[in-house]
Amino acid sequence: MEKIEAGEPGGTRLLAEADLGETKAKILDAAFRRLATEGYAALSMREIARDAGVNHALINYHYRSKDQLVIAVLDRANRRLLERQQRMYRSPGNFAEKWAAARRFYESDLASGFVRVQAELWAASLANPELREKFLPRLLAWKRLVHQGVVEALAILKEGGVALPRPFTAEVIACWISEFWLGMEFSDLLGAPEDRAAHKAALDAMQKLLEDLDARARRQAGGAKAKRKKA
Amino acid sequence: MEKIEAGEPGGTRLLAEADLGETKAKILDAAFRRLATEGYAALSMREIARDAGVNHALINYHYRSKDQLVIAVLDRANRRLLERQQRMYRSPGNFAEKWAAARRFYESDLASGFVRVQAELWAASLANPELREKFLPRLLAWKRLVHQGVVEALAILKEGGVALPRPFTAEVIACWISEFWLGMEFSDLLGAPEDRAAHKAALDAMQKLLEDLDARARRQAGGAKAKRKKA
DNA sequence: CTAGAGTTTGAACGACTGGTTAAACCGGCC
DNA sequence: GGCCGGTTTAACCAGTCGTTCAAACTCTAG
Repeated sequence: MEKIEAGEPGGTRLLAEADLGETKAKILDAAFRRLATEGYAALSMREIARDAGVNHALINYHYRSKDQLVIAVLDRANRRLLERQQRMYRSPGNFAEKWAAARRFYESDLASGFVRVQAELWAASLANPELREKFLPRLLAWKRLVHQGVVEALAILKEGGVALPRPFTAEVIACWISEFWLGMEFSDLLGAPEDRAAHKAALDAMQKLLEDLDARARRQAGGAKAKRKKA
Repeated sequence: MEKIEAGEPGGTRLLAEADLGETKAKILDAAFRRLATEGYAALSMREIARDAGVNHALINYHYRSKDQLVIAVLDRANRRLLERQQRMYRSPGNFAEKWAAARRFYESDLASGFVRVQAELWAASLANPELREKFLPRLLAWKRLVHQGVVEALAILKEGGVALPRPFTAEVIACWISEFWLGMEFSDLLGAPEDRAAHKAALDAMQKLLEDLDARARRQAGGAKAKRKKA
């Protein structure tokens, strides 16, 4: 019997992917694929096994149950998003550039089925408390990230003498943005062409807004430098 | 064999609910309830029948299959939303009042499980083309309604001499609003308390924005009247 | 009262579900 | 060689699934 991993035998390795074992990885990949194509409601262990080219009893050997397998898929998705988020956070770049980067990630995630898988996991979370318990924190962490970005943006505005009146707080604007993004994901999955076009325009508009903000930030930095020179 | 309804025997009756037959209605209600509590992935005809207090073979007699039953649930939801939309459209009231009414509907739909059912149907639509074919038009019609509201609001602003710069068109703003609302629904279903609070603040902010808009509209109307009196 | 359409019933069908088990297989170690 | 922990296999389990069907029932029109 394989030891049921508590922290992975590899220990402190950050990218736990590597010491997953070929079979476990194949199963996880296949589960992801089935989830992305057939959805959670039609998810079958035997079909996952077939897709992975593996005996279906192996799924119960490596993962303990169907639920645990789905949770493993979610865990991997969470790990992947966390890494990306950290990389993006550390990377330099102004607001407009980060927005553009987020858009590129989104396009690629949509094409790879990653967005679909997340949506299926979300749907499954509605009925499965254990899944929700893992899903929700990730969603909230992402929203906090958006909120933090908005706070920084408003700080720049304030420095320039512009202050948004109550009740338009950073929380409110961050909520608008993150829920918009979420709604866009769910809409795009249904795949109405008119929606896709509208989303592009909406994202472009936000891009423009952020470019203006970045220009203002540059002006302020330049002005501060000039002022310091003068003194 | 019951005739498979094409347009309902009652003919042009608008509220087709009445001539549904007691059994058919009980089944449909039960299906809705199971969808709202257990979700689409765990939807079972036998449990629906048990919930409806009816022999489970009757479901296949009255509706042709599980898929058709789910489609019937969606159809009824669509009918209900269409009626509400028409009633709201005809009703007078300024923007802020309409927004408040929409919020009240939303709260009630969330409590009744209607939002959950719509989300489950949405998830099912991802894998079931026939369902999507019925689901998507309703979503798009709702978005058009939002767009129309934004157009009217912007007209008031323009009359007051305020014009939003490109690229902030009515389409873009409508997209922001409708996708925000959608995202809010999906978030609320997961039920994080901090989210609910944030949504309230965000909705309140929009409320405030619309109240200001309505005040401006009243001022314009008053101004126009005064001008006419003067002449 | 009877004929017959429409409805309801219980039982059954075959397919498939997630999960288990014992036996076989494989590598390295003593 | 023999042993052994970890892995893979095929067969099997009990149960549920959606669907079908013939027989029983209900009600109304003739």
